[in-house]
Amino acid sequence: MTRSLQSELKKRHPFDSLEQEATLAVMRTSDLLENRLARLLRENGLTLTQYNVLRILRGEGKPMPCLEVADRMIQVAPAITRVVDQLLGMGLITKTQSVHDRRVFEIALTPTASPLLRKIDQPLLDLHTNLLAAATKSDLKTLIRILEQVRSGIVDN
Amino acid sequence: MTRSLQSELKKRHPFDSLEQEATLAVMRTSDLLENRLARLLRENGLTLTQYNVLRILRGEGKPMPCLEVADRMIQVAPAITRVVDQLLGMGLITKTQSVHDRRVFEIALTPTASPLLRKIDQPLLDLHTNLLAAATKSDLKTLIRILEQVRSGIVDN
DNA sequence: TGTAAACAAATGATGAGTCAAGTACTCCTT
DNA sequence: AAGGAGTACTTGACTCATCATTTGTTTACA
Repeated sequence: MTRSLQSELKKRHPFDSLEQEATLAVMRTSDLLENRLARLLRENGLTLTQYNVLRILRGEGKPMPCLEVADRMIQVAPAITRVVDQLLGMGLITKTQSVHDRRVFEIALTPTASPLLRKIDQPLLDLHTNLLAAATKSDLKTLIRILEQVRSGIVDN
Repeated sequence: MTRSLQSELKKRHPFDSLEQEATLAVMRTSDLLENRLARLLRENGLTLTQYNVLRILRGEGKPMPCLEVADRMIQVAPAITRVVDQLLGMGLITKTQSVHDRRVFEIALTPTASPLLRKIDQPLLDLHTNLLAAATKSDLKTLIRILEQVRSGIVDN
């Protein structure tokens, strides 16, 4: 409330806690990485979200329910519906109603999608390598381990 | 092109490279963290971006040009203009044209902003602590170091 | 001096994500 | 065998971020 308290809060060290500094570091780095990836994908007519759906479908290798795809991304349901619509319009996926549960719609890659994905594979791999070139392999493993630990410690909803 | 090549690309290991795995880990973790922070801030009538501008201004302690604020975030210029407009509308900042360079508009916190920021400080600090509670202090330091190294290795634009 | 390049910020159009509500379907209960 | 709860999406309205372009203003240099 008072001016003295206000200036007291102004610290030489820019962060109030190690946790805050780490959070901001993760978010800043992520933004930077996302921008670069998005740029490369845009040159191939895809958004990051669209590509992620395709990547997940390829990884799975068989048709998947929409919401299961959403789960593997951070995406919420309505977003997936729209991405699926876009990819359908591009002819990159098919959507079929499941016979076992007619609430479920399964999506799968079309033959058109495969060459597109393969065309992107190498440049994307190169980009990934370049973006993280400043870190050693061992650091990357450490990074992955710590982040995994962090995520597992965050209870959902 | 052929079906055999396609299935050849399907690996048991879900990631093509350590770098890709690390990138995705950073992005997923960031999304998770952002969601939580955004939720807390929304309860206080702020978006993450708006709060970041206020935080940077408080950290600086004196008026700053818009673009300098943008630089400290990842934000691109047009985004800042709009956030500044929003914060102006809320009465949380002032904007004055610099007398030295009339292209420049400097923004600064109003007295209204300080109590709001202080009100948020403690819950936010607690949230940061909770979100990263699964990692040890030493891991957090390592995390910060590696991410900093990664960011410094990414040439801008 | 005058004119072009560079710069800070604003603007308009577009697109992606989020929330709230709605539809269609399944499963569970009694 | 209803009735109700829950699930898998869908849709519409809205907000926020981004791109491309434009408006002032300053600097550089010819």
